[in-house]
Amino acid sequence: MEMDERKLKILQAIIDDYILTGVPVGSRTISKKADMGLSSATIRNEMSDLEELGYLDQPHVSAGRIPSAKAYRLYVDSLMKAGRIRDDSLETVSRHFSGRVHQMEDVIDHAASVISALTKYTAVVLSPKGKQPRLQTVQLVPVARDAALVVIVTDTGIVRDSTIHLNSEVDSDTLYAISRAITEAVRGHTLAEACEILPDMIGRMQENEELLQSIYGFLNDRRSAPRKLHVAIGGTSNMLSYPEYSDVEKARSFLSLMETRDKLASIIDGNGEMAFTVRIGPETGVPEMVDCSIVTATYSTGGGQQGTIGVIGPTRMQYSRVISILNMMGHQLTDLFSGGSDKE
Amino acid sequence: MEMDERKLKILQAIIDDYILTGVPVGSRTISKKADMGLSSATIRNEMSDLEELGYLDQPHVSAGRIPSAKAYRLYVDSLMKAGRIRDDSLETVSRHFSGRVHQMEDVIDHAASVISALTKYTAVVLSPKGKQPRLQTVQLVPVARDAALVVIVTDTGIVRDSTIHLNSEVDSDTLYAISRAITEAVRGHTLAEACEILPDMIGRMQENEELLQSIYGFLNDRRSAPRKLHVAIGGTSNMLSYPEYSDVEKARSFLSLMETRDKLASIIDGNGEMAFTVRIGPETGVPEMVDCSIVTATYSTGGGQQGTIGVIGPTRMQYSRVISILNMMGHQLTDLFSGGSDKE
DNA sequence: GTTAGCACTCGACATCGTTGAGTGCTAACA
DNA sequence: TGTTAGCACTCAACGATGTCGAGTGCTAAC
Repeated sequence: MEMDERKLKILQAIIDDYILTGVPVGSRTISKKADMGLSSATIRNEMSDLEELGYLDQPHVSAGRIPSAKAYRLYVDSLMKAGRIRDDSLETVSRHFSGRVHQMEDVIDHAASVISALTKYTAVVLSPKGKQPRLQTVQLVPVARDAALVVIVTDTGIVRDSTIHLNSEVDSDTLYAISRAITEAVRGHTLAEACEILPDMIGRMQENEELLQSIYGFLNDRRSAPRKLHVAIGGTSNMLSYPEYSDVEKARSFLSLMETRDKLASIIDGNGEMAFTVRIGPETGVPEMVDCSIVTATYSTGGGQQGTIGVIGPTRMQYSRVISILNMMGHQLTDLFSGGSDKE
Repeated sequence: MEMDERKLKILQAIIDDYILTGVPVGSRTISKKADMGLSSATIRNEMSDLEELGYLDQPHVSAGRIPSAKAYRLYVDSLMKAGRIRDDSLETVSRHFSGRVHQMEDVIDHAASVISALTKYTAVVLSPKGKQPRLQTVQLVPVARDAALVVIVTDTGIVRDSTIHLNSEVDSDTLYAISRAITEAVRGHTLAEACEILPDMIGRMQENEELLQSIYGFLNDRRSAPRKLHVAIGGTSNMLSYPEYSDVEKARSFLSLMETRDKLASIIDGNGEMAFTVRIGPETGVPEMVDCSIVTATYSTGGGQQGTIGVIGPTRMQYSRVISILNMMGHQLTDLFSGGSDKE
């Protein structure tokens, strides 16, 4: 048996309807809706074929059909009509981000809540990561008599800071001098390279060896423990609005997965370079998510790093809508991070 | 009618049982359990009295009784037996925090998940806040040709940073000189005071007026927009394990409240100075939380700031257990923030 | 003051028939 | 040969009905 034009059209009508209602769709519904002038009996025959081909499932014999993961795949790959976002919501988003709050974490948190509000699904946003950042400035700022803050500025615009303990008292000017020396030595290098370079330098310098050693130790630590991805989640409660999650136990296991940010990040974070990913049901590879789909997109920063934005929803997700929203938001974030002047 | 010793004992038994099971407790249950050798009929009479006194509610005529908010109040205030935490879980916690991760945000996130894991309820941890921090150092770090990072170190150990745009190119040494001058001028003052002082200083200095103006603008911004509290939440999914939330709609509204961090923070953040707060049901003042209770405790940092940790659970919460866990965790965090050497 | 006994209430649960949406099959039709 | 009308069949959802048991309140006896 072969897939033909008419079967495709019927399948599409079924998926569209099911995405909208979440209720198994029967032959009569399609016969009435799809404007091709076929009786329900004919539709029935076609649906039977579609089921045999693996595109439809039947919860029980006298219920309508629901699309299978295979059907969604087909839908996403070729059947789907491009979604249009309503202009006003787009505008709302722009306005939201035109404010002056530009701490990266805030932007990411914000993005997650905007996406979840627009889609009514659960949104996840990961902070950018990517190529090894190159050091631009290393500076010590006095914090207390025996402590200094190490500020590291990299070309990706990302700033890391942490205090280190000083064994002896060092005055502000000395700290600055040392900062300059280190900056001079490591500018343009990656953190890893800097860790190669520093020991030499420490050898050459006579004074303040102890201090230099602790800076070295600090950098070395940072190298092996890369900054944790910031994971923003929004709209987890949205999922409970869908009948798919009227079973509390199911909802609980979903939510508890949402709480383990590390795991969630690794699920969302497509290692691929794809602009868009759509994973449907079992394709997610996560047992807890067999009846979820995940759509992800990426955004990039001026520094050449990439972040991920994703939406998690039931398999009967409004794919086209979600994709256009993610698309739009990806552009927004890219603009914001690479365009804006006062970013972090 | 008066409350007497025996009524108290019976009430306590009822509350204990209800907290454990969540099922309305009947007279026979108490008659069997409470070792005072009374028949169910007698208990029944007493329960009837307790209901009249407002300590018990009856869902319907032929069901057992459940404690009212008033009963929990009494329980918490005087009936409750101090809870004991199992030694091993206490040890686990200590070990957890003895690691080297000492970014404040991480510690707070971590604390929330530990508390929720121990209590099986929802935990909320707010970052410390309190007295106006006093400036210690202001330093400009070059980031790009036309941008600098402003690092502000205060006596509370909290560091704020953000980039500002420079209209003209300024070299590193000049930035440092300006930093020293500003630091000199504002050290020991609050942010608000600094904003009074700076204009004078700007007037006196001839050069770099533009740059100084943007720093002033930056400080002024910060003053009016205080750093957002960091709000860590853990174990929201725990709530779904309790039959109280088997109603999905109820669960949804709870979770959606948990997602609005600002609101949540203002609920948790007891303006009072109390070490412990227990708010039961309606006492929370939040309509969505009429059948929740909130227990909060505080921790403090070396800098004299205070943070809040809280647990949200059903009104039939294991109060004593929660209180001892919060107590323990409060001490842990206080130690960590005021004792540790390499805190942020 | 306490208790045993008893009638009563009411949610929880299972059973059962009805309804209606939906299917598959067959025979007739274009 | 593809399409359609008709019909028997299936099955979840729903409401009515009955039973069970936990629990109460009351009364009378101890």
